Amino acid sequence: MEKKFKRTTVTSALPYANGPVHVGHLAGVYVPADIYVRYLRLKKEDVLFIGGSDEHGVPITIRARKEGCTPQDIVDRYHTLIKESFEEFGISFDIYSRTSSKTHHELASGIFRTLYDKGEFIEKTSEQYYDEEAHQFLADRYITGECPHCHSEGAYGDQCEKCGSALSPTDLINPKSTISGSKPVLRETKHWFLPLDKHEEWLRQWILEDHKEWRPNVYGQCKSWLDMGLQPRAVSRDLDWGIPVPVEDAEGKVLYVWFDAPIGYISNTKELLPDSWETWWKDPETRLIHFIGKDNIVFHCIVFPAMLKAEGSYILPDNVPSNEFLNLEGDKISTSRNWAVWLHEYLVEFPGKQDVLRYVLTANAPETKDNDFTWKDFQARNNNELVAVFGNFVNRALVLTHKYFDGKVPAADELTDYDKQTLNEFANIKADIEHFLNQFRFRDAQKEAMNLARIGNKYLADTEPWKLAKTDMDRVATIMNISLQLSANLAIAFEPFLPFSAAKLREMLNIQQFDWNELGSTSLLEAGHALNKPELLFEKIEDSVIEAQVQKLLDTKKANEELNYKANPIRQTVEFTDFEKLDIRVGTVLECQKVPKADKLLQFLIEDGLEKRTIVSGIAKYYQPEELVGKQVCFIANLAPRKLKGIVSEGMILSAENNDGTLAVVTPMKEVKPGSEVK
RNA sequence: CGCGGAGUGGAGCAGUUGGUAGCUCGUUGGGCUCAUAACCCAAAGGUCGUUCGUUCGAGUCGAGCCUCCGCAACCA
Repeated sequence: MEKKFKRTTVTSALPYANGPVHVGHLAGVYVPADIYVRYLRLKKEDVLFIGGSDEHGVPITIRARKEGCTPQDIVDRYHTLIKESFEEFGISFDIYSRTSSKTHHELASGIFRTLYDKGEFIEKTSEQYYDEEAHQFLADRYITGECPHCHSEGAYGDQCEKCGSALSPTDLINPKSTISGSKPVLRETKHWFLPLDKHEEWLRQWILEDHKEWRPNVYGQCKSWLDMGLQPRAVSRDLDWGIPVPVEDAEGKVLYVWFDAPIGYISNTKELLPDSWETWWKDPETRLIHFIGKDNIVFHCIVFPAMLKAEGSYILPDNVPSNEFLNLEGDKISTSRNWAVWLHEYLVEFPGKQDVLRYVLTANAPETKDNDFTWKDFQARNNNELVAVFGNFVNRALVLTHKYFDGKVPAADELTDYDKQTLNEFANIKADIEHFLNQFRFRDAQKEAMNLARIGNKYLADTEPWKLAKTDMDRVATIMNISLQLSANLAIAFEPFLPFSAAKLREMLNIQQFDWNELGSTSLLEAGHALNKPELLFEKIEDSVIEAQVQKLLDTKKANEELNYKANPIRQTVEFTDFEKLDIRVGTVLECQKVPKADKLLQFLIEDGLEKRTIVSGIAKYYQPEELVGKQVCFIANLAPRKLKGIVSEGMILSAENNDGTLAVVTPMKEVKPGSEVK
């Protein structure tokens, strides 16, 4: 039973204003949401697309402290950056606002107060760690100490990463605040909780019975939570950044960011439509859709609906299409590790190529499981699909028309069976695309649109108008007419997916007016209609461009390794007598040559003050043989001889291994007599 | 055994209620030459993670095991 709705409110997860937006955000949320919204608008449905920055929470305050500025400075910086890059990228929000806005503070505060007055919260007092230097309570993750199980240092308040055991902050031995480094003290604090357990019954019915159509990952996760039994969830925090808890005796307490953020959807609607916002949030004939990533499922399917239900006057989401995650070149995207393709950088480095990224992210969208973004795939999809299939077909149709018919749409003559067959193939294109879009299957929908161009290329190859031009211009006219109608259909079909390119194509075809409902029509262009000059719809992306991006990521990876480098722990203590057993000497390199058929080995002849000795060492990747001749090296002189590649090595040359695995030979700072002992 | 999701030809993905395993890219061969060396056709290539089970028949249902991702801090 399909329920009928009059309008749709679409929200997309609020990006956290603690960093820029990257391809993972786009693929997971903003591109699919934007496609969906553009599609609904094309169908002339009433739709509102709400976005905004999430600007509260602990991490922003920490970042501000680190950078020596205010939290407001941080959110101003990232809000502006995110907002501008979304706009340039063509994410068509009706409003993109922020949770630090006055409207939001008032509304979130009001909803909290309403729930408070209705007795929907419970109060609990507990002891939590408090940092007396930083003057704040500490989230679990901001406390480190010694793990009570494996006794390794650096365990976090919630988990020890060494042994994997789950902890609570009070388990830690010698707890330390990661903010100030001081020893935290336990202090009593009161918080408000939303008793989710009280909502379990209706949530169970609403999700598990009434919304079986939700994606398996969404449905499954909800079911799992419900089956485990819901627990009361804190809705306040001890913090000085956020929306003050609007009740008496709540100084120093703010709304928990997860309570306030989703209300941001509503506040931003209110900011846009101060008078009619309630229609979009309270009218049962409004359909509410949340686009989110998989980490957000529980909050949008359980916590937020429970909040709305408790308030009483709001509608609940009809669907929560959630994507899985996008990885980057095989590794998890990470803001803190700078492992990402940042939108604002992409826009600068690939000017005018918004649609290429939109296309790739949709074609490879993580709709059912985690996927991987690679630059090689990005290039291949651009060159082999956008350029070779879509752009090329349009170019062929337009160039041929200009060549044979002076850029005017020729009238179709009688259609052959093959023509009819071709036209039949895309007659259902509208229904197909809509079918997929209605189910939030954007990958399939876009593929369907692409099929139009594939049909076109095949049609031209089969009918060969360039040959017929010598004998039968009437037939050529028909073929070109059909090809151009196909091109016009492409301009409509791709409008939700690739808005920039669709506009460009319409410009080439010289059509200002178009209607989504005409998709599939074979008479979009009238005979005699003048076309504009064809331009390339998409450009090839050269290897060098892709290599530069890959290099950029490799550099990042290297920088990360440097940053994360930590010397290996010191090994077990040994007695001096053990050390004395080693005979370390200085020797002068007399000869040095590569060992044949070995990549890594160099063969040395060393002057050791007694007899010369041969040593083989695996440093060929880092040193040329000639640069070592005459140099002094340290070596272990009494190591048992060993055969390497058939050569007997009498000792071991000492070198230091750098964090990237490169080797540096150890050498005395002043020249000494060969055979000198190292002590 | 915390809870969810996922594991399909070289790569990335589809596979609806169980009935001859599909698509895009890549590879190989052929065709075409209007087109951004692009387009079209054909072929090769898979014991559908693994073991066991239900069934006339399982990628599809059930059970165990292995691996990857996510949630429980931050993060789409």
